[in-house]
Amino acid sequence: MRKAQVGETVKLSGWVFRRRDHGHFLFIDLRDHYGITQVVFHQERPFFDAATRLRYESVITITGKVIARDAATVNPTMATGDIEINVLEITVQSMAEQLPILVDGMEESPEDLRLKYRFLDLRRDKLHKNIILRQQVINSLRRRMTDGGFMEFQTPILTSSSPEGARDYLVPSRIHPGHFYALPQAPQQFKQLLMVAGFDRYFQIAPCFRDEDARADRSPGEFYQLDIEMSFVTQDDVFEAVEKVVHGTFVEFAKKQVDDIPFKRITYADSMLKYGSDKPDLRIPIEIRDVSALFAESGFQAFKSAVAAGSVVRAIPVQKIADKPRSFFDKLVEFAQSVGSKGLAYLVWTGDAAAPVKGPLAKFLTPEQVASLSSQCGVQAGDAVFFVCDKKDVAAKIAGEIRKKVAKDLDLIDVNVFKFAWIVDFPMFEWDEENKCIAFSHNPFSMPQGGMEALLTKNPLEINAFQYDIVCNGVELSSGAIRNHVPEIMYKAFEVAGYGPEVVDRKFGGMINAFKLGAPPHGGIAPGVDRMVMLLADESNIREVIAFPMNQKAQDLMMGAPGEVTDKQLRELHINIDPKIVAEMKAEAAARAAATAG
RNA sequence: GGAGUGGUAGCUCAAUUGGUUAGAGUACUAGCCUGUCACGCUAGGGGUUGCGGGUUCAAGUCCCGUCCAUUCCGCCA
Repeated sequence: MRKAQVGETVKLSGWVFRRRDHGHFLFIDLRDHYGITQVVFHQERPFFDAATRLRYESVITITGKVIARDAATVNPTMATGDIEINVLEITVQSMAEQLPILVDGMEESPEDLRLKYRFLDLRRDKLHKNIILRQQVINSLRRRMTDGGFMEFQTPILTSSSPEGARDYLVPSRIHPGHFYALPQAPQQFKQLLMVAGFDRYFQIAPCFRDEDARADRSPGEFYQLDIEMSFVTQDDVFEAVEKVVHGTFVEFAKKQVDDIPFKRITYADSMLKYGSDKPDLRIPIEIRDVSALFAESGFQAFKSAVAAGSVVRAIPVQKIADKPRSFFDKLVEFAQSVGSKGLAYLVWTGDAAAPVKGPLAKFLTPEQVASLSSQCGVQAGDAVFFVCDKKDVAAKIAGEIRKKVAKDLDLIDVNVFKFAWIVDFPMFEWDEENKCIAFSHNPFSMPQGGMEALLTKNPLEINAFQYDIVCNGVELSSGAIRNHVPEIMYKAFEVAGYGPEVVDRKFGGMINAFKLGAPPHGGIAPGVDRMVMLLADESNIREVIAFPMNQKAQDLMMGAPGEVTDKQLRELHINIDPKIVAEMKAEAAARAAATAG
């Protein structure tokens, strides 16, 4: 609706967004998917009284004349602010009751209410725009993939449970008592089988189902991946293809500066050392250092003996914080302890020639050691360095947490950029402390670097995989790999992880058989669509870019899922629910009803 | 499963050290207002302070338990 239409008689439908009742006339801001238009009711119309009683969010259809507003009454903040509509006829399509949440909200409502009345929440401008953005991003991804020569496929939603990975969502079979389908955690095996079938460029906007607990960037139940697989490619080929799509999409929609391609590549080992994480936030201008060697020689007994026993010391240099009050440092020590550190030592560079550093550690270090720290950490007067000492992986993690915490508290994060990186060379295996054995650290289908020879000759814990992640602003966007398509290497890799060939045949029979009948080398990746949209919409919570998300406890409060089913349905599925469980469920339901009633 | 934070009117919040009848904005209802645009003005209705127990002359406030929400850890090949 614009100035060009002045004089026309138009019909407009929408929701009553705002109301301004002046007695002799009434303004209503009518909102639809496309925007807001001011409509005017005059007292002499027969429907005037009824119009004044329209509650917010009622749905009406009006017919009226488009009128140019006087210069004095133009509203420059509205796209339609030049005009208004003089209402001649009105139909009330739907009168709204009092609203549980406000649609015209600067105010945030409690999330459980927003989820229960999601259709109202989705009327709010911000969420409405997020969902539109989501659709545009998906469209753009799809177009870029198709233009890049990829074919879109559908793969089954009802499939078999896979032994590795997250918990499955199971669906009982009616025809086969005691047997279950599983919803796919990802179309992993199907896309690999499509490569074996000779389709060499696969993609799918694929729903993935994992029964795991939620996080701010992890919606429980289902999420979507831009699932990609390619045949006859190297890791670099995959990077090139994916970078083009991800970079192009981010440049198209981002309001921030996007890293140029090719994206930076960081080895897993380097990332753990410098950033204390395998999904580093590269916006933070702090790099962690290893100073174990220096403390092995120092007079600080606690660190010295720990290093002798195999621990490491990690240094976190922070610039220009010498003037922070003592409480700042105390709070950081407290934070370190809350994330599992035994303590947090630190040194502050004073700029005083006689006593260049102060802090709990100062008296244990020689001037030479202090000088060495200065150069290793790149610090000068006014800066400080924090020290964490623990076993390698623990120290890395704690140092990483402190790096993030300091950056947040000191406001060191540039919020106007998207910093991308590939994390490469993930270890193929890791030591499983709980079960005291060697286990796959990521995907068992990844090709070990060095192939069969590496598996036969190297320490398994030193073998890397052709396994990679793409990370943006500290968010893991996706993970992928060049796959292991050689049956002998597959059997060997599983053997290293403690599984005999019969396990491979039983659990992955479909795929291993396929690999015995002519399989191309192949690899792929699967960037998380929800997370990309979350970053592009500048939201810190993934539920803000999902139309109908579940809550943290994996419930759909609007639809009432999960819910009970009838005894007949259970009988058909050969499911017997333990009476004890039923009693517990009923008690819980009663408690919940009591709580809700109150 | 564990830790932190929170729960007061439909919604957003306030209520001093434990002390009068738990207040305000908004929404809702009624009335007034000829140009507003988050219109304005007047009045009214609306509360098991999440639930249960305890301490006290007195509890929204303190203590214990419990439920709910959220964030984080565990988990997420």
